[in-house]
Amino acid sequence: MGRTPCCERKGLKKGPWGPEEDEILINYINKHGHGSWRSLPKLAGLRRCGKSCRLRWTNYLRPDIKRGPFTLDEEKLVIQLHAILGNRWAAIASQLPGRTDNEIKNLWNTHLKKRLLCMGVDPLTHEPVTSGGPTTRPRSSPATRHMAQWESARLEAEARLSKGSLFFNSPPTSVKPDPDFFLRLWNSEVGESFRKLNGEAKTDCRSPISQASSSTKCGSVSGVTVDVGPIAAGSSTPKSSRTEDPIMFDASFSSCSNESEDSSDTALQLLLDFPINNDMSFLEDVDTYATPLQC
DNA sequence: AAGATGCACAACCGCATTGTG
DNA sequence: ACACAATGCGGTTGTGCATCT
Repeated sequence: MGRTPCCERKGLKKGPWGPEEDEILINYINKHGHGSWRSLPKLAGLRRCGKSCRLRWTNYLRPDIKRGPFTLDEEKLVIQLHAILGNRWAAIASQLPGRTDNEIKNLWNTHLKKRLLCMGVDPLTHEPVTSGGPTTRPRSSPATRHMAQWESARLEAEARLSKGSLFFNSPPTSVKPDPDFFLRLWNSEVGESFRKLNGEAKTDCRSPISQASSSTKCGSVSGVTVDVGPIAAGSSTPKSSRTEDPIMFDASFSSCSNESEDSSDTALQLLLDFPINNDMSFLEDVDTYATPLQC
């Protein structure tokens, strides 16, 4: 089907935004809200396409944007979330108040990816690089090993979810895992405890859920109400309704087959236990890993 | 001092998804 | 159910600045 372009190409300005354009856009949105992005440029008197306006607003002009370098905690969070969510930058960004998907994507591509490579971890798979990789640390360093365990847990959980989706009365064609599953998990009580990298969590890394469910199998998250409402105050952009409804894992989640229980239970255990002692000290070792040249 | 190179970040492009009539 | 518009998202590119040779 012939897809109409998002805007007429003729006469529309491209490239970097000027301060006066920014001002026009800010003033207009402050007065009227963005409404329809497509009609906004015309109404505001900008020679830009709506898409460009939306991008400029969401990535740069929004008042709740946090500018400046990422903190260590933010970087840790990005890495952990990336291990869970992969390149789903918008989902990752929704967990970091004031940060945009674009910003996080850039951070990953320019800093974190290289840093992981330097420590011998494949940034795509979060597994240790086995051969030929630029490794300066022993590959068996705790951080590396844990990364691998973590990724292993992720893959196992994903596989289980694929199986599990068959039990969700899904049509046979939609065996694809719910893409927001891990985000929901992250936003759940499980994720909450998981996020507590510092403070009291250090005394006992295992989450309350983990402790409470240590004797349960596979369905340890059954009945956990997962509130996936935006945690980040800064995520002003309304996400699609897919992630806004509270999810209750019903019993069907725990109805996976017995043979998958062992591995998936291990996976879940790893999920709940990572990161033991918050072992991402490599991030703090800025002097050692700041630049690829030092690998 | 000047050109080459690398890096960081903003912006664009095109596909996917969602909403609506 | 379908077509199409609108929007969201992730990959990629362009640009300006800093550093190197």
